Amino acid sequence: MKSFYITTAIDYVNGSPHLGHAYEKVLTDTIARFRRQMGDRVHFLTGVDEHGQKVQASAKKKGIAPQQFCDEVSAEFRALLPKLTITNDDFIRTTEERHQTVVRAVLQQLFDKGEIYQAEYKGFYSTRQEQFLQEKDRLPDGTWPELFGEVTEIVESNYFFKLKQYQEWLVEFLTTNETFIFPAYRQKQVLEFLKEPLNDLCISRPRERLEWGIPLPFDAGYVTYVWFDALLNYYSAVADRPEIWAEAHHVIGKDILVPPHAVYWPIMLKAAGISLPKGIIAHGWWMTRGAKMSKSTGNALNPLDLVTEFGADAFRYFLIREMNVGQDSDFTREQFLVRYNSELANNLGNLVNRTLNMTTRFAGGVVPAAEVEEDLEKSLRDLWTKTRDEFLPLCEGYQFHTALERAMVFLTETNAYIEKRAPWKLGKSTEAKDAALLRTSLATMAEALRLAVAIIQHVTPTTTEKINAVLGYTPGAVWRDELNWGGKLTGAKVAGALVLFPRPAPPEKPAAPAKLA
RNA sequence: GCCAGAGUAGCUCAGUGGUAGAGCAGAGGACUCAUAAGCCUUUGGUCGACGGUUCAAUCCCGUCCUCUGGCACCA
Repeated sequence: MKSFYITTAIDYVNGSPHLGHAYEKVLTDTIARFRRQMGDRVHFLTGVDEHGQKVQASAKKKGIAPQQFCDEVSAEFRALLPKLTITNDDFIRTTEERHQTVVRAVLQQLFDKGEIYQAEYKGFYSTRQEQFLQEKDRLPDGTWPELFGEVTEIVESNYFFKLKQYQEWLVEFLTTNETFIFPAYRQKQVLEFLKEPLNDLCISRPRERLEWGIPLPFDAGYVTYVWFDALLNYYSAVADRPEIWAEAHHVIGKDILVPPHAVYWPIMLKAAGISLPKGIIAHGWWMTRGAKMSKSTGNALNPLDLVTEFGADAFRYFLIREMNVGQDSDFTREQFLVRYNSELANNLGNLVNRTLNMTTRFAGGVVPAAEVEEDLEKSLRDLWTKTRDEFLPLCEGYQFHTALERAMVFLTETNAYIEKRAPWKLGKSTEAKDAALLRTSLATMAEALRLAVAIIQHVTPTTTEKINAVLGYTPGAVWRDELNWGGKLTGAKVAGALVLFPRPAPPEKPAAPAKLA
């Protein structure tokens, strides 16, 4: 059995979970579930980044210890996972000993090999903001903005990682591994970026300025600065299981692709003699009318409320159906409702209900065997074969939105098949031939439904489970064997009516506008 | 500024060297198993602008306009 290791980026605990976090979890979970179904032995890691200046400052502001602050916020992130039916196998926190041990070991090893050196940095420092400033921070007249307070030029000693000397190697690597980064145009951007010379990477902060971090193993006067701490989580979580690490894939937001994941990370691993991940998937952002969604921009809509209102599956379905992985998409309640109503409620939900009703009414609630195959049955069956054959490669290429669209086409055609067969008319006939057609039509619609929900299972796991339950069906252990058209439901006792995706109450009509004076 | 990508029906997008398609939304109809759902039919577009190549361009080339993304080292 092939291993497949997949990670999300770790979330920084200086803030609460929002749609971006939720999307990344759902996307990664969709991939993880799909790979499991395909027979891989999946290991799925997510977690939180708990060190750094901002966490230290936030804790101080609340008057609590940094660890306590991390415990509280991490719990929030952790609580998000079951709400979204995320099937992670592990959850890592960068404050955990298992992580710190690996970070120290890697740093020590690189230090011993001469990959890390100490040097001085001279720059303009803001004591109020506790950070060095850049030339671009200056106002046009050369002074510093008020928020930085007093700015002085100081010299500070730090440790640096020899990033620059691996630049050529990285270019060579990316040139020969064209599918390392998905989507492909992101990989081109990285190569563009690498046309400019790299500088070495500062990896430390003096203890006086930053306490809350992993002390450098070779100099207790410093702590590890962000990247050598955060990025290593992917490795530290499975450091003792090389067969898992060998199949690593990282799902990240496009904002942390260049330079951290596409440049620092491969070079860090190369220098440490650790094998590289198999791939990096950089997804886009959810926008609201063209603006990035985040709390700071004050978008009032909280998309996570939709999980409470419509359930995790509907939310997951929308995210995966609407977003072309890598690109940005708009998120609006209106758009969500369009997908929910037309695809989940009307197309799928209603098909479930009418199938259950007709089976109950015309066959005593037991799915009959198909007895004949005429053109109508054959073309639906052919469409299924085509749908399935296209679906799997689409998912393997992360084209989940298109894959779901194909599933919808199949459901639409199943609804059309029912209209053409019109079992309610066959039920009134006394002809033996019509009775056979009736049984065939009931068997056909049930089988089509079973197949359709099997194929979208990685996106809507709970819905698939519920529909299998009302169909009186227990799927076999091997998912791919479930995708063959056959009489698997023959004899199954179905449940009565079930409304899976109730139509939401129509929005309140806004009161007639007051007459303008 | 430089480098990518995109501009196609109201909306979201697909597509091809021979004068354009889907889904949703809109309109009409027949039906009734069903969540006022489903099915059938149907109204919408000088395919960003201007040139060029070609018998022929939305699709190839050039220029321009607009939009999006990337352009590090933030110690």
